[in-house]
Amino acid sequence: MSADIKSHLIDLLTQSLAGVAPQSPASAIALERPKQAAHGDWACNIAMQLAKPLKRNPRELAQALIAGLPASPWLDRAELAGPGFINLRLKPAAKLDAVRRVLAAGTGYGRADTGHGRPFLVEFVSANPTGPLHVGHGRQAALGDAISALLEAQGWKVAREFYYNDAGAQIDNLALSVQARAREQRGEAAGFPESGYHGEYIREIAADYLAGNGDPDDLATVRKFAVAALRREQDEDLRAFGVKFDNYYLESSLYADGKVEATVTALTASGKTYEQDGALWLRTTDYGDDKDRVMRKSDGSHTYFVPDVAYHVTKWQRGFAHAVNIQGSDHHGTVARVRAGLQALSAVTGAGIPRDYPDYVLHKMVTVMKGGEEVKLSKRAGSYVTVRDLIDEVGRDAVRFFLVSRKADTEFVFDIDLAKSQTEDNPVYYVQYAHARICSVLAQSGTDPQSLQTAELAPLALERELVLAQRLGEFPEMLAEAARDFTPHTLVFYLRELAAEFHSYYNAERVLVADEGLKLARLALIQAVRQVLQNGLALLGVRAPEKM
RNA sequence: GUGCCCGUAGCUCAAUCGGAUAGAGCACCAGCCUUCUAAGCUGGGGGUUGUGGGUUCGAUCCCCGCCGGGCACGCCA
Repeated sequence: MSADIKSHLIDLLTQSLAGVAPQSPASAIALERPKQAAHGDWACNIAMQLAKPLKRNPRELAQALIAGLPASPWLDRAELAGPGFINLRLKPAAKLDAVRRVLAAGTGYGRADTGHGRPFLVEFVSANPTGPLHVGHGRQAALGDAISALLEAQGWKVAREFYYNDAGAQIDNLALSVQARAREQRGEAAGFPESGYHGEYIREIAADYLAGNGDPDDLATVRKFAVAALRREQDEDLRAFGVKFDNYYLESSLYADGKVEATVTALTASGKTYEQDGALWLRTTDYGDDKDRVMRKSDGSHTYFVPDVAYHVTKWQRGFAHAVNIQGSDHHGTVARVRAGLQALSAVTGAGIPRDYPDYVLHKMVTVMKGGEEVKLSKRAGSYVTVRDLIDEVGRDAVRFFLVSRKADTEFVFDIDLAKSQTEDNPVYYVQYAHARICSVLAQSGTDPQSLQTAELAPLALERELVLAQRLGEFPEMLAEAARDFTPHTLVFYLRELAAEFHSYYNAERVLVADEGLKLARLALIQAVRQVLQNGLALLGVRAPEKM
């Protein structure tokens, strides 16, 4: 018998189809969970899909498929419905089997090995070291870390990487801004740079620099000091957020290693470049870009596009055949450019980089609301709301949970009042509370959770219990989907659903009843629920408290 | 102007790669604590899925037009 129910049912239908219509075109039999309970536990639309090629009436075909189903210990009955749906109903034992699987696998429940340990690079945040992290970075951090965890749970060897653009003009800007503040603090007249950074943090860095006897006139040292200070600050933001990177890749290192120059050379060799107006261009339009791009400006320096390509080449060269970048959608213009650059290089070097390498998750902007009004400023950063502001106001768990709770490509409204007043309504507490409640019951039962693995589950006969068990069974497939599509919000919705079904059950029934057999069965069930809540929250980087 | 993305309940969002009567939460109304944590539960009202066509057994989903919003269109990053 198949390990899980769904593939077991597909086996049954496949066998039936082979008997009913041996000449039928090979088409995948798909099962789906009907929205309505009246439509059974699983539904199949294969009869409607095959009706046309087989030139048969869909209802008649469905009826024949039902009649041809082999006997099964898990399938209760199959029935014809609507225009040709086959609705399948399971026996209770089939649903309860998920409880046993959860308890047997423990923290490993939901994990799969589709990745087979192959490397997967996830690049996210990648903020310039010019200021504290803003809410957009927060969304990236939450998304990137959750996506990384999901991929790890599918058996990929994930590397979380942060790319620092520490070599461009914006760093010069930073250095000049700090220098100007330092001179001010010394009482010297100092013109503040036109496009400088105005945040309070610039003043703090300048003061620290002076306190260490730094010389404001030594711009190179100011720059080094400022970049180091901001990298340290961003690291602290990330630590407060519970996000840890495996690697920090510095744009400046691409120049130091000669990788930028090597990329220009290779691209020139590809024959896809040309000189015009004193600049060197790459014919990215050959690879689907809107217009050709300048690689080397007429003043001899490179555009940011070149180190970008060089950086992505290193991803491939470092053995990451799979890579995904999490970025704000305001950078979507770079997608075509980077891919075009990689294709041009791949063509000349024979690297064989796929056309759609790397993958991208582009997320929309976050607006922060408070008191019914948009919040745009933070005290320290001046011009934007920082991740730290948010964490300080509503707590790390809530921020992480909220920021991954929506599809990446929708604009996000983060309502601080809602997230805060949330002692009652906060969805993260709702899920955590379910976990804490279960822990409390288990503790009071005095039962060793390990012993529940062998508990007899047959006493579980209530509809609410079967619903819960079935929901537990959906966890692995849901995770596989979320990882494949890079959509952690699917997991968030699942956890809310599971928590809701548990709270409802908890409110309606007592777990610690006199009947010993029933009590053990119910303990096994809620322990399984607890385990799945814990596993799911862990993937989101959210705590699963035992007490609240 | 061109390209990409978005448009679903009063608000914030889902919708199983085209499925059956489009679902949650918040807000609103009415109930539930001598019983394992009320940060909880139960019930109720609420929709022409922006709009007009097309494709088919069937469309929130796919195609075309229009309306509205966001972002990007530099020898900036």
